[in-house]
Amino acid sequence: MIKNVTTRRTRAAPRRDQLVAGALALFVREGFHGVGIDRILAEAGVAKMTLYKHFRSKDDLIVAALMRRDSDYRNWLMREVDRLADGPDETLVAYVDAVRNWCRNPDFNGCTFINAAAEFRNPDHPVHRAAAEHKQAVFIFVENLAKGARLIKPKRIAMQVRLLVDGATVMKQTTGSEEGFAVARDSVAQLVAAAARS
Amino acid sequence: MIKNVTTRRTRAAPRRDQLVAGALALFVREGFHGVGIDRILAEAGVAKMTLYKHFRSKDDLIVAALMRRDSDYRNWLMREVDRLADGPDETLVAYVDAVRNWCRNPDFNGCTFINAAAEFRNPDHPVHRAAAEHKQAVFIFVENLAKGARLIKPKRIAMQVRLLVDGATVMKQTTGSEEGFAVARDSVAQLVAAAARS
DNA sequence: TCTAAAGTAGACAGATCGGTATATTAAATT
DNA sequence: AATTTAATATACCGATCTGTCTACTTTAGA
Repeated sequence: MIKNVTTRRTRAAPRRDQLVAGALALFVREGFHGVGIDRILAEAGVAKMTLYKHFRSKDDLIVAALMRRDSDYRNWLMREVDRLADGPDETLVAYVDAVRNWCRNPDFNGCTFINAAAEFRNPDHPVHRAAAEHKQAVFIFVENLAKGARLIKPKRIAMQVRLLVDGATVMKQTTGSEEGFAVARDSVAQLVAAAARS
Repeated sequence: MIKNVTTRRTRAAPRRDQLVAGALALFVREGFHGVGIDRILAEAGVAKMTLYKHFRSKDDLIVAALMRRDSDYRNWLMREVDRLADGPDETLVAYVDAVRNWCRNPDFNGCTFINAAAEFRNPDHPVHRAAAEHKQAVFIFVENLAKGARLIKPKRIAMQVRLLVDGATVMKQTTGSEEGFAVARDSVAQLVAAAARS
């Protein structure tokens, strides 16, 4: 492996990142219970003991993978909304468009966090909690978009938008149809157009 | 075990029903991969060979359990909407209310079919397909409610209602919050009130 | 009452699961 | 160059997984 000054890190552990990245890719594709530790190790090209030196258990690794997913996704989302919207009035529709494009990816496998909550149903389980925290963070992001557009009742608008988008995501995952996103986009545009502004 | 004339059936296989019912209860509670065959057999009080005489594999049993769930749920839903709505104009709101009450059940564990699609991500898998068929059937049910209310663009209204309800269901499952249902209910009521009629 | 079907119990197979122990090698620090 | 740290390969553990096989018992119908 070529040592590169720009990618060298002083305090971080590169193997750990490898592990999390490889695990995340597999979890997204095939689920959390559906992929075993040995497959993760093969995917990441890392020894088993390295895993258990960085994580206490597979569940810990899953939580780390979800935290990375949350970070990657929300950063991508912020940039994408910024890119697609021409001004603060268009950000909510841009949000729907961003997620719609995201779901059009051929290797889309549903919202990873909805899937995580489905596989780990106990609300007290760390994995389930990580999923809940992600959903909450996305909600706040959307709420801030509504506030940025100076809509009154931004929380309510944000909730409507989130429900429509998650509903469309679930429809896309279960039935494969993208009609949900078309309707969600129109509905959000109407909501924004009809909403009073401060 | 007491033999009861009223529960005796001539052509059906009672053990099979026992099996499906017990398996379904466990699947709903703890997921499909999360519960093994031995636990199902213990729950249903049935021998292992009986299972494999009625089903070729665990996946087959899962599909049978989902079909039963689909039937039970949609029958319950029809009766409940009928019970809650005073007329055809109120059926869509009654639908939201019915699902809201359903989700308030303390042992609510998310939509079983969303969970199934999450655990079996391959769209060609029989379990995933069963989930897709259920979602489609529910959509048609809601679409017929919209038609019964003589709303124009019933398909579009039905889609909006379905997105809101599935979104609220997901929010309830992941974060535990019921705010989604409150907003969904209001939104559906507004949609119906604002919609033109034929 | 006799027979054929259905169900039971339990052992067993082969695979995979998450996780641990050990002994060796590579890499980084001083 | 010496030492300490990190990562490696590999064998292994007990548990659990789905599914099969056999031998015995119950049940139902003619």
